[in-house]
Amino acid sequence: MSPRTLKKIAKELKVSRTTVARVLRNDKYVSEKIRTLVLNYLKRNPYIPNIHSGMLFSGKTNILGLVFPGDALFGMEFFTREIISGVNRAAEKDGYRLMLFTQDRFNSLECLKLYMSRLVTGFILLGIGKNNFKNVLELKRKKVPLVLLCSHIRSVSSFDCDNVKGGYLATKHLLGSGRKRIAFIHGHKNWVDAEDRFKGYKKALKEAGRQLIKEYVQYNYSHNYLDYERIAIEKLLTLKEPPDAVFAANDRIALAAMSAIKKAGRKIPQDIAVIGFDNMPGCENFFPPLSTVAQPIKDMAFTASGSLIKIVSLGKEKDCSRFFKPQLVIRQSA
Amino acid sequence: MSPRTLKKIAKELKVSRTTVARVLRNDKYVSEKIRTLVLNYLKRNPYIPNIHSGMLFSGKTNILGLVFPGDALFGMEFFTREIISGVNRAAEKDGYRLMLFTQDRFNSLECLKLYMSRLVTGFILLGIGKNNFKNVLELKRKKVPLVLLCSHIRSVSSFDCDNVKGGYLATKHLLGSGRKRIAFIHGHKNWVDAEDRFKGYKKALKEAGRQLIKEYVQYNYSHNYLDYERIAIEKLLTLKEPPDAVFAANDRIALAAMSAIKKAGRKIPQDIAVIGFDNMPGCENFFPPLSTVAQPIKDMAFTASGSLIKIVSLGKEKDCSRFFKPQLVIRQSA
DNA sequence: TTGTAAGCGTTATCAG
DNA sequence: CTGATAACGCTTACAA
Repeated sequence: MSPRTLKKIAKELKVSRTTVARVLRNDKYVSEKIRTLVLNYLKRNPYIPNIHSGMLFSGKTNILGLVFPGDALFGMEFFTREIISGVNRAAEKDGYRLMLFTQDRFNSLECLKLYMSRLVTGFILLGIGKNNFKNVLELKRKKVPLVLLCSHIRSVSSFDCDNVKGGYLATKHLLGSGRKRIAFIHGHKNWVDAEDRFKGYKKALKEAGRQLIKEYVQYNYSHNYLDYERIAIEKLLTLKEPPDAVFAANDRIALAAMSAIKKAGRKIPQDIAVIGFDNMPGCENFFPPLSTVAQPIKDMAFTASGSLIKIVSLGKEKDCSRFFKPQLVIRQSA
Repeated sequence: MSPRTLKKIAKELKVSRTTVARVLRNDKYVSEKIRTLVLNYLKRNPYIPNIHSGMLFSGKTNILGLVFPGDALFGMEFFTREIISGVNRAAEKDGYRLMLFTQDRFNSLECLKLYMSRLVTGFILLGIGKNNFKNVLELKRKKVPLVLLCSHIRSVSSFDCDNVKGGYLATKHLLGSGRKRIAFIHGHKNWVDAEDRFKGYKKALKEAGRQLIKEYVQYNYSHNYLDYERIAIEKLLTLKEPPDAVFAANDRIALAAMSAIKKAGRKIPQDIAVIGFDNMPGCENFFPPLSTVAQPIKDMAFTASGSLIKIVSLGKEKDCSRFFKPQLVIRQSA
């Protein structure tokens, strides 16, 4: 199918391209005769405008960039599909398109170029880690429209779960069911959300008059979940006084921890309770079914994209950050 | 930052835009004096060409479309991230960009429009179900460049796992460990890959001189994994002679099945062995660790995209389908 | 060695 | 009502 242009159509119909354009636009200054002539032609030969022409003329683009830094979404990769779905729903609603970028490490220069070349009108940055905050701020300083999803920086429009609250709820639940020695297993060191969950953990502990015990907080910076299992959890299990509950920074870590705990012959939740974070698909079928904290990821993605669209269409950015309510999902592991 | 154009630069430097363009292109017909003048200017004021202008001029685009129909990837949503990663690697290698489309149901007209509007140069169609084969064929008839990933249609370039072989291997393993009554739990009815896995199951059974027992094959067309668990597996467990092994069409189903089996008080693998398909992230930590069939999904995605790029850059399509070797991963559930 | 001009396919403006 | 014409920013002849 060779592309049909206004010019070609006009020539074939022996009218000017302006006239054809007018019919297309439903402009009223067209005689009925010519209108039906053109309309009939178009019915048989559909016309699809060259999109670059329009974008060149208007200087605008309706393409949103969704950026996945390689190390982003620490342990929540399984949300990718839902994030895409949420973002897409917002984009579709307002006639925007989605472009995808995955970068080994967050590349702000690349984003700037994409923006300057007028390919992309604004970005949704996914799960940006602390190590990249500076770059994001730099990008923002250069007036590139952007929002953060599943991470947050003050002064940048961020859409995240209220992780402090989530961590608080999880820990409080553990406390409420009589657990005395509650451990926390951290995620990746660049991951702010995990830090917030940890803050919530500390808050709940403090509120209950409990001391924070250093050995019960395990940092494990590896991304390999087998390592989490081997190192973080095994350290906990071999303590003189092992914990009777574990709050893992996400469900993937929780799953690995459960596996190690069972392998060590302890019962869940009798000996050690386990609670995760994310409510990952399938976790209702873990053994035992995993108690966890759900975040409304699709809604978060939808809202973040909607805000970006507002920013780019209005041309002015104001901070419209939002933190979403997490929800405790109690099953049987805690 | 207002966009810098060749014209503006030329004006500021009091040369013609052609000259600036020549310096940019490293054309040799430029005097050293002017070259350094322009180069110095560019160093301080980076120039990023308007991409639509180029695409308008060349009539070409370097944008690949990755299409997720809403119901695609039946039960393997967790691969999304890896698929994106594989596709992106291929795209990056040859300077292509990625555009993302998720559709409630596969919309071939939308794809056609995207192609005709010159936004997208070709498509990677993900996990297309049988109900959409006709639409894909139609699109192909209209000369829209496309490849299939995680699905296959004869006469369309398809990149899929050799699911027949995978099903065969899984079943053979079950047979080899002395299982007598092997059940199969199907996935979604539109999902060809599951059908192939079923073919492999039948082949292995036949080869071993076993009869296909109808009650041991459960179809469950729902997408809700709790339903799978409730209906498909419970039917199997309440049979007069329940199976001593279950081959599930994917790991999500296998996980649900394991959960139901344990809830019913049967031991895995002693009473009933379970094997899945996909080697989904985390399944090594299921209880017991899930035996399954791994497919090289990232490699598949990479290859599929590379082929699409070849097709669009060479401008001629020849069928370059490839079926990838699955790999049996034996853990403890079977 | 450098600059001018046409053209890609639109939209918008201004004459007829 | 209808049709030229310019402009968006680039590339590529072609002319100087």
